[in-house]
Amino acid sequence: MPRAHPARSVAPRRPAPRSSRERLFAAAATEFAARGFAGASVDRIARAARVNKAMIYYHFTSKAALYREILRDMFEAVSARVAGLSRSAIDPADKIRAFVEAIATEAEARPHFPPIWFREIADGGRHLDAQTTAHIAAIVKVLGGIVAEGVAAKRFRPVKPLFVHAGIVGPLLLYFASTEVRKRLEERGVAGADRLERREVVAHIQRVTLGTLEGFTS
Amino acid sequence: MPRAHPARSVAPRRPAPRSSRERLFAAAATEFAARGFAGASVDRIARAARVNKAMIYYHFTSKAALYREILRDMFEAVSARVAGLSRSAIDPADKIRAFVEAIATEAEARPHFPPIWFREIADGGRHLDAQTTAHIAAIVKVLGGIVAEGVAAKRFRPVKPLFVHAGIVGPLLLYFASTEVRKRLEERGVAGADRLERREVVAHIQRVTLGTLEGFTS
DNA sequence: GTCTATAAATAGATAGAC
DNA sequence: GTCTATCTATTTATAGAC
Repeated sequence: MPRAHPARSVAPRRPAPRSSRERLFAAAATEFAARGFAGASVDRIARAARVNKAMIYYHFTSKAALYREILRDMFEAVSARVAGLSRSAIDPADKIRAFVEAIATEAEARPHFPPIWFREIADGGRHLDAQTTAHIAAIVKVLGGIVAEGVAAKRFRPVKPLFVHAGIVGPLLLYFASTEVRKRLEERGVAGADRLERREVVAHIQRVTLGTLEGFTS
Repeated sequence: MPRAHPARSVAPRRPAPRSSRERLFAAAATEFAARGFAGASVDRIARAARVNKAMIYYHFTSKAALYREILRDMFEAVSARVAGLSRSAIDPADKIRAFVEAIATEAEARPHFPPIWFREIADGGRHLDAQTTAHIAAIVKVLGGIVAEGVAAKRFRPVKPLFVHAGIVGPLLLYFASTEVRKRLEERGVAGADRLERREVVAHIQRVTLGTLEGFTS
C-alpha cells in the first residue's frame, strides 16, 4: 500500500487491493490488529489474502518487516495530513479542531490503526523504526507549534504539548478501539455505551481540548 | 494474588510472592503485559517464576484461565476502590478528583495493568468473563453517579459518563503505558517527553475533567 | 511471481512417577 | 505439590521447481 499510495493530503479512500502485495498488506493489517505482532500468524495472513505464504517473504522479507511497514504507513499518513496545518493561515483554535479531525479521519480510514497503536505502545515501541519514530515526533511537534502559536497570540495558556496530545489521542483511540468492549458494557447495563457516534465524540474532544487551552466558560 | 489479597481499600503494596501460585501469577502478569495473550508463552512464564511448567496447569488449568484471573484481579481492585466513593459524603468535585487518583493508584500498583488493558481492548474484550465485565461496568456506573449528583446540585453540566471516563482513562493509561515510546520521542527531539511526572499528569487530568464538567474559567 | 515441500524450533497441554 | 518426559500442532522461514 505505501508504495502505491505515498504521502497524500486528501481523504484516503483505498481501492480494493489488487496485487498480491496489496492483498497481503491489507490482510496483515487486519491480522496484526486482531492478534498483535507475536500472536499474528503468517499462515493466516496468507490464507486471508488468498496468496501463497512464500509470497510474504518474497514481497516483505519477514513477518517483522511486514509489520514495520504497516506501522510506517499509519504514521506517515497522519504526519503528512497534519504537516499542512503548520503552514496554514487559519487561527490556532481552528488548527486544534483540524488536528483532532485529522487523527479521527486517519484512524477511521484504517480500522487497524487504533488497535495496532495500542498494542505497539504496550510493546514499548519495539518495532518502531527510525523513520516511523520521526513521523510520530513530527506529529507531536506540529501540535506543540499550534499551542505555542496560540500562547504567543494570547489566546491559549501554556500547556505541555504531550498533555494536549494525550488528551486528544487517548480518548480518540479508546473510542475507535473499544467498540466490542462497549457492546459488552451495554449488555451489563451501561446505557448508551454501544451508541456513541463519531461526530459527537470528535466534537466533545475538540471542545475539551480548546477548553483546556482557552479556559472554557462557554 | 487475588486469593491472598481480596478486595481492599488501602494502597495495594504487594509483598514479594512466596508460593509457587503467587510467583506464577506475578510472572504471568509481566509476560502478558510484555507480549500479549497470544504472544505469551507458558514456558517463559514458568521459567521466570522459577516454577515447573506443569504447575501452571495444576494451579490454573490453562493459559487462558490464568490470563482471565489476572484481568479479574485488575478490575476487581479498581471497582472495590471506587465503590467507596459512591457512598462517601464529600462533594462531587472532590469525588471526581478521587476517582482520577484511584485509577492512577491502581494502575501504578500494577505495572502490567495499562499494557494489558490496552491489549485486551484491542482483542475486543475476548477474555473478559462475566465477573470482570461486571466490575468494569460498575466502575463506569460509579462515575455516572458522580456526574448525576453534580448535575442535580447544579455544579456540573450534563456530560455523557463514557465521555468523562474516556477523558480520564485514555490519557492516564497512555501516560503509564508509554514510558518506552516517550523515551524514543525524547531522542527524536520531543523535549521533555521522558520527564513527565505522575503528580503533574494526575493534576492535569483532574483539572481538565473538572473543567469539562464545571466550565473552567480558572 | 507463484508454487510445493520441508526444515527446525516452539507452542499448549497431559500422563504418570514421586 | 512438584517433577520428567512426551504428544501433537503450529510456528517462521527457506530451498528449489516451474
